[in-house]
Amino acid sequence: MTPFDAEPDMGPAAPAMLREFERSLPMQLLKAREAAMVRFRPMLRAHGLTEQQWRVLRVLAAWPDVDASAIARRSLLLAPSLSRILQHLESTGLIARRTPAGDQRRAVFALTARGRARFEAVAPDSERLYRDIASAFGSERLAMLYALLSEFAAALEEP
Amino acid sequence: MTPFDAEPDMGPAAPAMLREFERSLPMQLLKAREAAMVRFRPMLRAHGLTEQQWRVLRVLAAWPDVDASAIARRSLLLAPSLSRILQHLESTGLIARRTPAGDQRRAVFALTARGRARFEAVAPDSERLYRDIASAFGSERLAMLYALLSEFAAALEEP
DNA sequence: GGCATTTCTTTAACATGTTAAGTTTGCCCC
DNA sequence: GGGGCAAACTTAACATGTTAAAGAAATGCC
Repeated sequence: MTPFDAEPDMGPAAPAMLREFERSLPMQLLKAREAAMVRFRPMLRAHGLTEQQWRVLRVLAAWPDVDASAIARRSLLLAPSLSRILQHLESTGLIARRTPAGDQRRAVFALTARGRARFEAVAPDSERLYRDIASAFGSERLAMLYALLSEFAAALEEP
Repeated sequence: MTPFDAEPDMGPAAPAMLREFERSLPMQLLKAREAAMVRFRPMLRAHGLTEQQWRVLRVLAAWPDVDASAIARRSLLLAPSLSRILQHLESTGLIARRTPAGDQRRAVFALTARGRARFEAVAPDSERLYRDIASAFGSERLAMLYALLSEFAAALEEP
């Protein structure tokens, strides 16, 4: 009985407050994201990765030799979480750390051969699941949703 | 330097894979949600609550005497997380636990007087922030986004 | 009535989220 | 050129996310 199952029945009550609560946008964003992620997590787990570890691998596959700040920004991970994840991925041999000459504060990372192999093993499964979602919801509506979400995030970043 | 700050510049590279990655819907859902939540978290923290604890209080304010399963479903919390949160809220005196006659497996919960007072102290601040968001993004677009998200979650729950 | 099954909740174990503080290194500027 | 400040990570501490399994109590079935 996960919290994300379909609603059986509301029972009695359901006062005016209900509408306020159920219409909460953060809740709806969470629910939508969860609806997508339940499909991805079992696949990633079968490859021995968490969702966040996969996000880091994707960043490193696209931008080799980036520093931790850039990884954090692009993977939407907070620095303390990323710090632990990078240590873990390094200890399992999927990524390599390097200290760039000229700035000893930084650490730059890149996929190892094993890391790239893992990325290439997961990517097709990930793309397949994404196509399933696009076909279940419709590519046009998906694009519309994506655009609205971008505008929403941009609109709230100003003040 | 949080990962949710505005993007300074992409640097060189940015191969074809970039578009795939940056267009990831789960990432965009996360980013949108985070854009909203950064406004709520400091306020909740000032009231001594986490985001998830506040979700539980809202459920109990709307539906008194619900069991843990119903709270989990309505607050979108997994059972193990909820179990810990309920223990915490009980220990701080905001909610009370009761075992219903007739089914000793269950636990039903309700706000205490302190819990209701806390709820009523937080609610106006929450509503104010939500109105700020609506005015920053536009009520019509907000309603459209909400509707699309609902349809998205519903479309993915079938198969 | 007894035994397997199912339901509701909790524990366990590990990974991440969140805020604050600590560490090291670069930079600035007087 | 030293003292102060900012930048880039890391640690620490506590809360939650995620999966698996355990626990106790109801239910079904023969």
